[in-house]
Amino acid sequence: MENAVAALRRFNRAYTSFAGLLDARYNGSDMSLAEARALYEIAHGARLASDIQAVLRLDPGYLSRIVRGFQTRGWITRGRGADARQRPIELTPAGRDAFSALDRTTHDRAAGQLAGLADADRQALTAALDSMRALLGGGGVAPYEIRTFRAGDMGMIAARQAILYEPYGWGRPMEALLGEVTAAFVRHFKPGRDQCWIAERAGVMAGSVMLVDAGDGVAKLRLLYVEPWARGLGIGGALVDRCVAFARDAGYARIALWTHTVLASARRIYAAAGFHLTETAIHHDFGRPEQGETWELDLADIAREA
Amino acid sequence: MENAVAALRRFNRAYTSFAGLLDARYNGSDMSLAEARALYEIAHGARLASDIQAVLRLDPGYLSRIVRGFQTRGWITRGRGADARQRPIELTPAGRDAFSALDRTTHDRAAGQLAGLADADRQALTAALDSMRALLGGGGVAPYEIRTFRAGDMGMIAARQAILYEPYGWGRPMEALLGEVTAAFVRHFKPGRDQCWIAERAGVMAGSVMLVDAGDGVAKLRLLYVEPWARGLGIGGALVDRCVAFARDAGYARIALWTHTVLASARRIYAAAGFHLTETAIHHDFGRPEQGETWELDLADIAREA
DNA sequence: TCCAATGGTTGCTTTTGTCAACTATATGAT
DNA sequence: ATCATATAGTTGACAAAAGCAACCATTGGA
Repeated sequence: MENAVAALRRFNRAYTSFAGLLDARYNGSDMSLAEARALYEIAHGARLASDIQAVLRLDPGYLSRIVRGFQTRGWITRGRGADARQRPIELTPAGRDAFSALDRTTHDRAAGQLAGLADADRQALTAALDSMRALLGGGGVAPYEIRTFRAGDMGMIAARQAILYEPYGWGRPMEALLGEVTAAFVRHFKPGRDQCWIAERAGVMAGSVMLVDAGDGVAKLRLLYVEPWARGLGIGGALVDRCVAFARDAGYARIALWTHTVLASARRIYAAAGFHLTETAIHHDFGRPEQGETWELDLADIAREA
Repeated sequence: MENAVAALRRFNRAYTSFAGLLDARYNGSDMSLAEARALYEIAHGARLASDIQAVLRLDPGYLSRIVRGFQTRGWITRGRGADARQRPIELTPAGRDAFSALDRTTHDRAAGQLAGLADADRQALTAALDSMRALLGGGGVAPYEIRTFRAGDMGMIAARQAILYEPYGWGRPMEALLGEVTAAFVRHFKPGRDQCWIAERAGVMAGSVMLVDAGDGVAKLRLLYVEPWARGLGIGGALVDRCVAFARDAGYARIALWTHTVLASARRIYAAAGFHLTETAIHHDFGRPEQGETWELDLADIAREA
C-alpha cells in the first residue's frame, strides 16, 4: 500500500509539471482551463449547466458566467426546456468552430508531447494510459453503454472478478471457477437462449452479466458484477433488466441465480428486480465456509404485472 | 500515433478530475497548489528562489510573494549568500512542521484514492504509474520485466489471446479452450511443478507463458504469446528460457508443446530455444482444418551442453 | 570601467474562483 | 389545494491567484 501511495504521489508531481496544469491560459488559447473544459462538455453533448457543473465540479455561479461568456462570443444560444427552470445550451456553428480550433491545438500539443517516443514506447504508453484510466475510473458525461459480448470479453470478466473478489479471500478456487464458467459459456453458447452483456463507460468495462439456459425452462443468471468506480450509476440494475427482458422474450419460465450473502450490493440489486431468496446453504468451494444463496424470479409474475 | 494521442487526451481529462487539480486550495489546506509545490521544493532542499522558479515555472514576482508569505508565517528565514543578490531560504522548525502536516494530508488523500482498489489492481497501478512517469518524462524505461502470475492474470491471458487469434478465424472454440486451459491451470496449480510467467512493459501485460506437469517427467509449455506492440524485444525467448530453467530445476526430463504452423514467430522462438518438431497433424478443433505441431526439448541435452 | 545579465522585489492590473443571497420553477407530502 | 423543500440558474460582492512591467542591487565579462 505505501508503495502504491508513494508511486501515486511521485506521478502526481511529475504529471503536474508535464501537463502544465498550472498555466492559467489553456494551451495558447484565450480560454482558461475551466472554460476549455466547459466548452468540451458542451461540444460533447452536455446541454444543461447543471450537468456540466456536476461533471466538472465547478461553482454554479462561476459556470453561469463562463456560459454567458460563450453566449456573448456567439458560440452558443440558450433555449427553454420542458422544465422552465432549465436554459438548455445549443452550440452555434461559430461555437463549433471555436471548439474545433481548441480541439486541434490540444491535439497538436499532445502529439508534440508524444513525438519523442519510440513506436513501441508509444504503444506501451497507450496501453498503460488506458489501463490506468480504467483503474482510476472512466469519467465523462455519458453514463454508460450496454452491449453484448465479443472476443476477449470472457477473459476480461474472469480477470476483473478474480481481482475484485480477492479481498474476500476466495483465492484460486474462485479464479478457476470464473475461468470454467466463462469458458463453458462460449463453449456452449446458443444464440437466442444464452447471452452476455457488458456495460462500458468511456470504452472501459464497467460491469457485466450473463444468462444461460439451465434446462426445464429455467434461465440462470451468472457473474453479475459492477466495477467499484462505476457503482451508484444503476449499471447493476440495468444489466439485470436486460437479462429479465431477454429471458421473457426467449420464453423462459423463471430465472435463478446463485450468489453469496457477503455480496450485499448484489443482493440489493436482485431484490429490487423482483427476485426472492429461495435457499441458503454453506459451502466450502472457496477454501473456507461461505454462505451461498439461491434467488429466483418467476417470469409469469412479471408478465402478469405488465 | 493518433491512437496514442487520443489515449493521452482521454487520460488527461480523466486525471484532471481524479486529481482535483482545478481546486484552488490544495487538499483541505490553507495553501494554494503553487504554495504547496513551493513548500515541497524548499523542504526538499531548494535554497534559491530562482531554483524553485525554474523547476516550477512560476512567475518570479509571484514566487517572491509566496516566499514572503512563508516568511511572515515563520516557516522560513532568509539569509545572505556568497552572491549578495541571493537571499537563501532556510526552513525553520515551524516550517518543517507545516510541511510535514501538508505531507501527511497529501499522503492520506492519495491513500484514500487507492483504498478502493484490490491488491492486484494496486500492484498493476503502481507499475503503470512509475513507467508512465518515466515515459512521459522522456526518461527510458526498462524494456520489460518478468514476474510470476497473480490474481486476474489467467483471465487477462485468455482475453488477450482470444483477441489476437481472432484474425485467424479460430473464433469461439479457441476462446473456450483458452478459458479451459487457464482455469485448469489455477485449479490444479502445484507449486514447484507448474508455473506461469507474465512479461510486463509499462505495467501492462506484454506477454506470458505457462508450464504444467503433463506426467511421465514431461512438462508441457502452453499459451506462449507476446503482444504485437512488444515484439522484437526478446520477450518470447526470455519467457521460454524461464520455462526451461524452471523445468530443469524441477527435474523434468523434457518439455513438450503444441502449436500451429501458421504461428511463424512462435515457431522461430521454439527453434531458437532448442526445441525440435516431432509431429504434425491436421485437426478441426477450431471450426476449420488447421495444422497443429508438437515440439519437444530434451532437457538432458541442455544439461549436457551446460 | 561600463554594460548586459542575474536574483530578487514591488506596484499595478486582470483573471479566476468563492460565497451568499436571490428568482423562478418544480416536486412531494399532507 | 397548499406549503415546505429542492432544483436550475443568476447576480453582486469579494478574495485570492496570476501576470506584467518596472525596478534595485549585484555580478561577471568584454
